[in-house]
Amino acid sequence: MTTKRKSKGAYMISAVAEMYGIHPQTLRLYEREGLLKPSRTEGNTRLYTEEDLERLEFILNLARDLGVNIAGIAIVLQMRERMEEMNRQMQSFVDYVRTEMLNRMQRGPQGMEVGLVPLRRPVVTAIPRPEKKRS
Amino acid sequence: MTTKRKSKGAYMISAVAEMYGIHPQTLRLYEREGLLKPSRTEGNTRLYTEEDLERLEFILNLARDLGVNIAGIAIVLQMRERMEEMNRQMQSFVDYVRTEMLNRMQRGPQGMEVGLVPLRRPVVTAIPRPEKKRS
DNA sequence: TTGCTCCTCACGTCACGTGAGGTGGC
DNA sequence: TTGCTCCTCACGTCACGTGAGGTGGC
Repeated sequence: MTTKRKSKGAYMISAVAEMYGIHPQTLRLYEREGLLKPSRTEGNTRLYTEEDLERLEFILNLARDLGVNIAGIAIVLQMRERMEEMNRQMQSFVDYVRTEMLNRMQRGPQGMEVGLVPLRRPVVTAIPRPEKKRS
Repeated sequence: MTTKRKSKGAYMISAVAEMYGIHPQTLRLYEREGLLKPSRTEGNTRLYTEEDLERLEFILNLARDLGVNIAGIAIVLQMRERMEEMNRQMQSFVDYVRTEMLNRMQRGPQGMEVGLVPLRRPVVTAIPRPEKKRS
């Protein structure tokens, strides 16, 4: 019996195909279209990590359940990353304000003498007007 | 000559089709699929406002230039609204912190006695895991 | 050798866009 | 009447998913 799983959390293509009920060719198609980028063994065999599988689940959710085509999935994936980045910025800004306030309250009155504004203001990420580019 | 434009910024379907070089049927298709919701005259004729046109341009950018299908455009449109909402929240939070700081600095030391934390913390919008729903 | 992997080519199906055809109201 | 509108039905094209066929390495 051939091992379909290499080291921890790295699957070969047939194992992944079976897990998600899809054709191995579909996985190759998604990679060719730039949706997935599994690593490779030295022998050029694809290896899907847990991270790849999480991304694949997201892709299948869009493709199978919602009927989004590959071009659409590519856009949605990049919007998702943008939103995650926005969330990180939002979070770090909240954290910054909170700790800065605590510090100033502890220092007492003279804490106010140093200007708080301008704060390290988060970059407001623009709504993606996707670049013109035909596949 | 029939007027193709009703009042300020409201266009009939053929005018819109001509402006953007698309078939009137395509506009009806987009409406049937829920991407556009132009208002109607009493006689049931579609009227496209400037707002509808802005939305249409976004749709055409996705459909024609990027090859995204209708299901994908629907998702992208709703993600766009979500991101705009996040931006609004981010902005109002920044504004809140700034004005609150200015107020406290003006009031002097006793301004610090009222707790700043918890701040009106912005809701961190979740990444859209689109609901399962086949068109 | 077996059972996987890689790749390319080709086909069936379906969504999208467009056209035709017939209706009705300003 | 003319020129628009509304609608439904149908067709051509293309993308997506899948299958076949032939190769190579563990």
